[in-house]
Order: sequence, then C-alpha cells, then structure tokens
Amino acid sequence: MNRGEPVVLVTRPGAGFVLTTASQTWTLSRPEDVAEIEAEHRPRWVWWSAAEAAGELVRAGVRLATCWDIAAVHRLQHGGYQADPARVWAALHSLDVRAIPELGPLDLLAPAGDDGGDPENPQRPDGHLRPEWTGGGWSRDEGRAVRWAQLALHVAQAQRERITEPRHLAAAHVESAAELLCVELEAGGLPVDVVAAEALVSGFIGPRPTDAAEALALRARRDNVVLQAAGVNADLRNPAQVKRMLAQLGFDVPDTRSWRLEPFVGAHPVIEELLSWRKAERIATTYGYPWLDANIGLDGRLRGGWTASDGAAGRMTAGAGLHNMPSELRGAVAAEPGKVLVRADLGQIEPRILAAVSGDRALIAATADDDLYAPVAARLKVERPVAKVAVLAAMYGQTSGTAGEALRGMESGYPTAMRYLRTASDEGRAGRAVRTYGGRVVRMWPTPDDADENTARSIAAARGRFARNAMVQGAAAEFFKAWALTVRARTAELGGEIVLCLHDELLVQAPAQHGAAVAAALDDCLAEAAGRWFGPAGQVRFVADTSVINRWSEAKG
DNA sequence: GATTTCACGTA
DNA sequence: CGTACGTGAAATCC
Repeated sequence: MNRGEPVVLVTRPGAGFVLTTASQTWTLSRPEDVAEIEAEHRPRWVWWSAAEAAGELVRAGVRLATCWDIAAVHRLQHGGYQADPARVWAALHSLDVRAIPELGPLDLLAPAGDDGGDPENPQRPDGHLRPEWTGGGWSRDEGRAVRWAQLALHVAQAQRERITEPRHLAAAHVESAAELLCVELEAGGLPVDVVAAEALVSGFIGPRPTDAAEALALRARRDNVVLQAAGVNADLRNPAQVKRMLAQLGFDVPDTRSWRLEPFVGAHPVIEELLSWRKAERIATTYGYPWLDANIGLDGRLRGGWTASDGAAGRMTAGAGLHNMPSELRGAVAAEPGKVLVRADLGQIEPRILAAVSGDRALIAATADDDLYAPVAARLKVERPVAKVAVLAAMYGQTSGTAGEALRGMESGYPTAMRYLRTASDEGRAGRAVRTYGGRVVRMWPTPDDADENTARSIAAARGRFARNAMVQGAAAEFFKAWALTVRARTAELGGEIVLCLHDELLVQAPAQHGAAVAAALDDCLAEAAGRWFGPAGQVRFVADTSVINRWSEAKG
C-alpha cells in the first residue's frame, strides 16, 4: 500500500471494516487498526459516503487525512443533492434514474428477487443495482461487504476517468474531504458555555420556567405587553390577525414583516412593542431553553447535522441553528478551559472570487488593496458606497434601484468580469445548467408548460439571477472549503480543531499556548489555498481578519 | 399527516 | 426585479 493509493473503506455497522485495493482485501475489527494503516500509509480512502464509512471511526477519535467520496463527486458531476449508490451507478452507466428499483413491502417478505438474476450479484440483469443490496443488504456478510467495496473501487475509478480538467480533480478532492470534515463537525460540535447561554436567553425571555404552566404564563405576559399597547385583542402568532390589528390602528401594510414595520417606529407604541416581542418570540421558540436542551450535550458541545454542499451552489449547511444563531447569543460560544478560539473571516470574498474566476485584469488588480472597493470607486469615478452597490448588484443580478448608473460604469471598467456574469445569466435564462470554477454542475429548473408569457419571463429572469449568483457563491464556497481543509491539515499537529464553518468564517479551537501559531497558520493557509486553487500565488489577493479570542462575541481584529 | 405560507435568523 | 440556507407556528391541503 502506498501513500495516496486508493483504498476502499467499507464499514459494516458494528461489525468491523473491509479494506480493498485493486489487488488485495483486508478485514479489520477495531478503529485502531484503521488508524494504524492511516498512520503508516496515509492512503486516499475511497467510500460511498463519508457518514456511512467514516462515522464510526470519527466518533472513535480516528482522524483520516484524505479521501474520495463517491457521493460528493457525483454531486459535483451531476448537480443536485441525491447521490445514493443506486443513483450514482445509474448515472455512470447511463441508466434511467426513474427506473431505479425500490424495495417494496413485498420484497421484504420475499427478498429473493425473481428477476432471473443471482441475488448474490449486486447488479441486476437490467443493469441497476439490487435494492436489497443498496438498502443495507451489502453488509449482511463479509463476502457481500467485500463485493460492495470492490464495486466502490470500480465506481470511483470511473468517476476519476471522467475528469479531464486538473481543477475539477482538485475540486473532487476538496469536496470529498469536506464531507469528512462535516462528519467531524457533527461529531465534535461547537463548544458552548452553558451557563452563559442560559443567562443570555434569560435576558430576552426571563428565567427558565419550572413547568408548563409557568411557561404558558410567561408567554401570556409577553403577549399582554403588546396587546395593552394595541388596545385590541389578537393572536400575535397569527400574521393575518396581526395585519388586521395593525389595520385597525391605521397601519395599512401588505404584510407584517419587521423591515416593513420598522419605518413606523414612533408612530404608535404598539409598533415598537411588537418588534421587541418578535425578537423575544424568536429566542423563545427557536433559540430558547428547549433549543439548548435538545442540542447541547453533557460535554457542552452544540451539535447539528452538516452537509458539505447544498443542492444549489455548493455551500456548506448546518442544522440545529448553527448557521443562523442570533448574533446576540454568540457570547455563549466559548473556548473550553486551557483553550482559545481562533476566528478568521474572509474579507470581500465574493468580488475577489469574481476577479479570480473571470480573470478580469482590472478587478484582479483591485484585489491588491485591503479594501477592494476603493480602487473600484476610483476606476468608476464614484463614491465608495456606490462602487460597492454596483459590484454587488452585478453579482446578484439586481437591475432596479440606485445601482443603475454605476452598473454601466462596471460594464466599461470591468468588461471581462461583467461578460463572465452575463454568460452565466444567459445560460440560466435559457434553462441550461452552468458549471462553477471547480466544475460543479448547477442545474436549472424548467419553465412549466402552462406558464403564460409573463410568468415564463419572470421564471427565466429568476434563473438568470440564480445562475449568475451561483457562479460566484459556488466558487466562493469551493474556495472556502479548500481553505478550511488546508487549515484542517496544517493545524492538526498544533491541536487545532475546526468547530464551525460559516460560509466565509472559520472558528478553530486550539490549546491556548498554540493560539498565535494557529492564527498564523490560518493566514498562511489562505495564501497556500489561493495559490493551489487559482494558480500562481499573488494573482488574486485574499484577505482574512484573524483573531485569537475566548468568546465568539469578542470584537474583531 | 404532509405541504405551504409567513416570519426571521445567518452569510 | 439580489442570492442561498434552516427553523418554527399556523394555515391549508388531502
């Protein structure tokens, strides 16, 4: 076995591991056995999916360096999210995905299929994989697990052969490793100071109620403050009733969203009360005591599910509120004793990415500045805020508002970047899939046959905006992952542990004595990832704001 | 019981 | 007529 050699890893739930190369097969029973092979040979682990193959190992504390995740590569090559073995197999062999067989209740009673094939062969006569196998039957005995592993090796090789661009290969490696990172994030969790968390929640909605009746009373008390100010009765949790209530008080609004009510603050006390009620209600229902109880373990770690690439442009997503926790609660995220948090966020990531992927020389030159919008403003001969709006409008497909004139300046000042965005938009409008810099296929959705002309036009426009944004957001997501995984690799020996990924922000926990070294590594890794991802270093400059802190809420810089 | 709408949090 | 995501409550659909 050689360093970087593909080795399939199949984990039979609770029954050990099967390792396979083109020429050999091993069966191992303990996680430590796998760890030993990792330490000695550092192969590229090949698996159907990280969660299935590596979950048990990661939870046992085994850290694997690199992998080929068949599901992740399938998502890159075909778009969408579904990437189960049956689907991957069908795509690879040009079989109709709609004809993928499923296990019906009858099959469970009589699992020996009557399709004329050999039930010990994972492939049916019609070419599809047997649902009995893909549904978990592959792990029934060791012989089957070995065949399942051999199948994975074949599939991974076929995926590899489809890749011709070096950067698409790099993306396959990055997206694969990101899946593994997600398994680690899910197992590891985010360190939370539970006492501080309770105190913060208490500040919004009062102390933890001791029983259901008290919870109900506290809720009613919060409601009454608003209803008293209104002078009328209404169910504040029913938007229709709130709208009616506001109408009675003279506020004619199309909906009752906060941003729409904001302008009326001061016009009537009820507006202000309602807005602060909403804030408290959000904490109470989504980020309150039940949330803390449900998601924080006895070890003080907040755990949620992670996905390495969502269905759209390939961003990482997280559950359990990890990605949308109100900023007011960030003070509860704290380093454990003897440790620090190293936090870094990428500055102006999307316009810098646009410069890199489009190759626009003027925009690339602008990335040399700490503040990219300053040189852009100079080139467009406008104020900085106008330049910023223009750049964002170009990337997001905004056409209305104040961005109009500055957008025309963008056309003449940064024609290559604008052409790049325009091409993506045109493809999307036409309903054709686009591919990000890393090669991720981003599918469009069809216009329904019964759509009238106006509807069809607005659907096409929405696809255009979506495609335009996906090229930037998707490439940014790919680059972020490349950075995060470089950090994962480089800081491991310093005891660094990535505890949160938030689109352009990384949170790493590390032993206090290594905080400064980890912070330096984050910056070094950014330059390293940029050079590896976009070619010779120094072309496009990326910047990070990095700090060593104890709590996430501590000020930047 | 599952899906949709409204609302709001993050980037 | 700027994008993406996750979550919860209530309404709505079947």
